[in-house]
Amino acid sequence: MKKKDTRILLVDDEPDILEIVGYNLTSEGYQVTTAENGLEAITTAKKLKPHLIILDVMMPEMDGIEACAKLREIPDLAETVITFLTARGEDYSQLAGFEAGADDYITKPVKPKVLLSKVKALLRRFKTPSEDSSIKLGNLVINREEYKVVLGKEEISLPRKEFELLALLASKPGKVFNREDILDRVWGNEVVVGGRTIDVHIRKLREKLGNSKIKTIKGVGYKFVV
Amino acid sequence: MKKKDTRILLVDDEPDILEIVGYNLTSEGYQVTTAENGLEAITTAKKLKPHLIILDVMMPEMDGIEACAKLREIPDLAETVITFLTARGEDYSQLAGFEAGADDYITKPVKPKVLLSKVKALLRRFKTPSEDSSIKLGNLVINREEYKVVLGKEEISLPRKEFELLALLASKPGKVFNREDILDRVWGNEVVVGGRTIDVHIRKLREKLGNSKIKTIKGVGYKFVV
DNA sequence: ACTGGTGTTACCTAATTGTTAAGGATAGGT
DNA sequence: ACCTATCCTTAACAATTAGGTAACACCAGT
Repeated sequence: MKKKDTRILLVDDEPDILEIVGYNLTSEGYQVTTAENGLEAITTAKKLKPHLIILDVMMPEMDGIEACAKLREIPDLAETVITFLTARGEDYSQLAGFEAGADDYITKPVKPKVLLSKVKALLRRFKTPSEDSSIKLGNLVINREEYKVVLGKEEISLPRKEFELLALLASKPGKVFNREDILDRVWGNEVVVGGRTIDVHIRKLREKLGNSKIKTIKGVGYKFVV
Repeated sequence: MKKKDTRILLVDDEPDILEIVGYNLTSEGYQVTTAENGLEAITTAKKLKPHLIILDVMMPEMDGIEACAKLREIPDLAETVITFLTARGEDYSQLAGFEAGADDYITKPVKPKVLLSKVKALLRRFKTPSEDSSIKLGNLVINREEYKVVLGKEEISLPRKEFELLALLASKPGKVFNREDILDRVWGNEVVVGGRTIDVHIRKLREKLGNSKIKTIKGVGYKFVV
């Protein structure tokens, strides 16, 4: 999942913390929503269905532990990762936290680097482990997890861009992808490359897969055919 | 054996830990006895003859390592499973622990779910005479319990990091692990090491295993191949 | 034949990975 | 407490490869 599609709910009663942590996460590209106490956190979480909730332990209204327990009872949030913010020294709040269903904790004061790497790690660790990542199309098998392509009985190893390009086209056989789409999704929407770049990669793919697999629709784009 | 007939001795100097871990185990149906230091643990163990001993590493009077060594000398406890509680990060306490005769270790902070499943696994594993948790891949056998690797008929001893790295890659042969993942899972997600560190370890592994086992996917990561 | 879009080729550069050696850190033994 | 062997990490440099570009050829429709 891309960062910009990752929703994080940040809960703390200190505006300062909200701002600084929120800033860090936002500037990394995450979608950050904030709440100032446990109650607010719960109502917001129900609507937002965040992927990650960062929860301060010490809060008025409803503390983090209690909020966590309640959050864990919401079916929609079963997949959500919850982590606490605890001041160093509140040692055993950690234990109580895990008891309440938290997945990790972060100690204050928060160092941006640690925070970000922890957030990244959490999101990755708890990401759904079982995505069947292989696509089968006729005599062609594309396996993203192993980063390999099998054509008939032959195993073909593709460089990164070629692999991504093929994976994109093959993700919806028959559909025509225009150049803009392709650039967005393989190169990323900030990269600017010359006009012939896609063609070159298409050519390399055809060279390796045989040139019946990818068809050009002039003036429109390319499509994968079976 | 039924749970209610399974005796667990829990040793830690922190009453909080005793209480929370004890609570978890008790409510699962185990018979839990507690002790607050190594000396007490030994005298209690002699009488109780527990099936499992959970031992904190850091304790006054007699630390976990020492206590473990002494416990191992008691004939009546030959069948007893001993596991350590260690804070994450006390890296080598693990090794020292195994040296002293421990069967496993659990890292603090303890998540109830992890604890229970680990306890269950330990009791199961050691009841039936040592079914090992080793991975076999072609002519390569990786045995985490004994921390050793056998290639063909030759036994190879790998240092810690190399072993962990190999174990990770081999845990899902074919799957490509990117550098970030590897760093997270072998080095821990807060450790920062230079950019060439992984390569160097990969190189050492290739040197020892032959360089057909580990394949580089440039721009993506490494994978183990059979 | 002209034109706009696409195919092809060879080459260049930047990014990534491989290699080696050296120094600090650690564990284990004496 | 000291010594030694081993392990981990780093730094500097080499090797490799992917990705991009430019220049030009091609091809269909007008």
